[in-house]
Amino acid sequence: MPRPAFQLYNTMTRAVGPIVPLDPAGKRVTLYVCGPTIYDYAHIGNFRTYVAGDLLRRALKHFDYQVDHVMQFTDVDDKTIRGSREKNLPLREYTAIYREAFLKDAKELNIQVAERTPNATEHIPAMIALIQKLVDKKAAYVSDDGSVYFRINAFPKYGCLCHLDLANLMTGARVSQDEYEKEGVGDFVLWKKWVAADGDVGWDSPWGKGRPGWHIECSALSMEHLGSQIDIHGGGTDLRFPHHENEIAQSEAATGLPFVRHWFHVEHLLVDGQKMSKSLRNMYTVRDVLQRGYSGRELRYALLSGANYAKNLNFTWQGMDDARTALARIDEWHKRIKAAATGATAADESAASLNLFQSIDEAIAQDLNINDLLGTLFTWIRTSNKALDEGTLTPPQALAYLQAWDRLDAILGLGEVAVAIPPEVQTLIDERAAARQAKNFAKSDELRKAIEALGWKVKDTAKGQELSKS
RNA sequence: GGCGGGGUAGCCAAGUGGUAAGGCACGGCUCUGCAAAAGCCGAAUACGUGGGUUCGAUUCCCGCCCUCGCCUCCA
Repeated sequence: MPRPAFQLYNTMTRAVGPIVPLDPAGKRVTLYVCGPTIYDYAHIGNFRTYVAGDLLRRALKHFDYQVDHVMQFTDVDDKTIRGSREKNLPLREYTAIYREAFLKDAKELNIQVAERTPNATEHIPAMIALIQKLVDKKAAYVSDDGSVYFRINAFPKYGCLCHLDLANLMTGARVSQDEYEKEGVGDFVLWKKWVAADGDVGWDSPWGKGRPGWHIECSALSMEHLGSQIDIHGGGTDLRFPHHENEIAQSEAATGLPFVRHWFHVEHLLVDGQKMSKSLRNMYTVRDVLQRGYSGRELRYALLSGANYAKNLNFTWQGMDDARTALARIDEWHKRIKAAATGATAADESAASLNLFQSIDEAIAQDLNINDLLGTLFTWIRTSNKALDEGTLTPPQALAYLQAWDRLDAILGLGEVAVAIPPEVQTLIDERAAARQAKNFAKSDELRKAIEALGWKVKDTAKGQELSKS
């Protein structure tokens, strides 16, 4: 039976459609996801986007694509400059702190880091070259203040991604009143002229000392690393406008080629039904979540399963508890099925024909339908647990489930992380085993308490004691 | 004003032109020195609303209500 084609919603066309790679061999897929501005710790809303991007990346690999994935770090902008000045650190040192923090948090969430994660400031010459090209083509102009702007009138398709009718924009909404140096209100900055507040941050350019605008970064980095055209470009939904719209304009005005084939946007995370904001005190970082005693994989599960990537996801602590319980159920099953598969040399074909693999393919091929996938998983769990209870599951059948799980988890990224048992806990466990052997239950209970005090939970099963981190 | 996303049991959430996955919570049972956990089973009179099309609509069409976004800082 042929595998289904991987289909993904495309914001540009507003339809779910297959990924058709530019690669003539149809193997390599180029993926660019707009990365964070590293001026502070990223919050869980940011990470929802990156977890979704990771899901996409893993799904592509599941369908045997060779993924070439780039994510930039924005390490120069108003906020990074302000932060570094406040902390009295050179910009590079200041942003390095948050770059590392991001990577650490991403690891906590089992996010596969992109093949390349350039910092924007490592590619200033590419940005200058791109801007020069736009100036040469009269798609950009130098304003009276010495900054360079993109002229959106030079790009008739402007608004195509967001389906905006420029004549219909809400008048006066958030258009700054004082930007009279621009020809049109929609024109956006490509190169920002140095000002005193920038301190020692600045690069020489044909238009004098300054720094790149935000939008040009992604175009320049995408083109430099992946070529003039790419397959998939993604990010948070808020980037659709103006960021991605501007990327299209400046990229296509420069190259004359369609910039991106498939646009992938991730909806926002809400907390307790509300937008995250500092004033509501509901803005959590990954660290905050870990500090509350949850694990990265519990957060990953909550971010993946809370809603399809294209819908708002409401983060709650109740949701984290639900995630914890559901994950524990998966873990229990995994242990059981693994034990049951011991000794099997080959998976049972008839068990495999329960369409285990096919149901994985079908769910994920349909616009990353993660909840359908989880529904399938929990149905396997119930079915195989029942067979285990009844003693009717053979080792080769168990192996079939185990193999299906491995394949599934390559997408979910939820595999249990083995935790080393500290020696002092191991000592108590050994003592307890002896006490239990001697039917000294008073001592056994005492030792259980001692183990709990060290942060571990012990439970008694038919096969002896089982430890888990509490 | 323009454009778009939602409204499915107590909570979260898939999905389909033929009366609806899954998770959490809940109840029963099994297991168990106790505890905890786990497993199995179960219940739920769940598709915002008014029309229309249809043999049949939660699903398609029209209207309405509610809700959340975006419309030049933002994942």
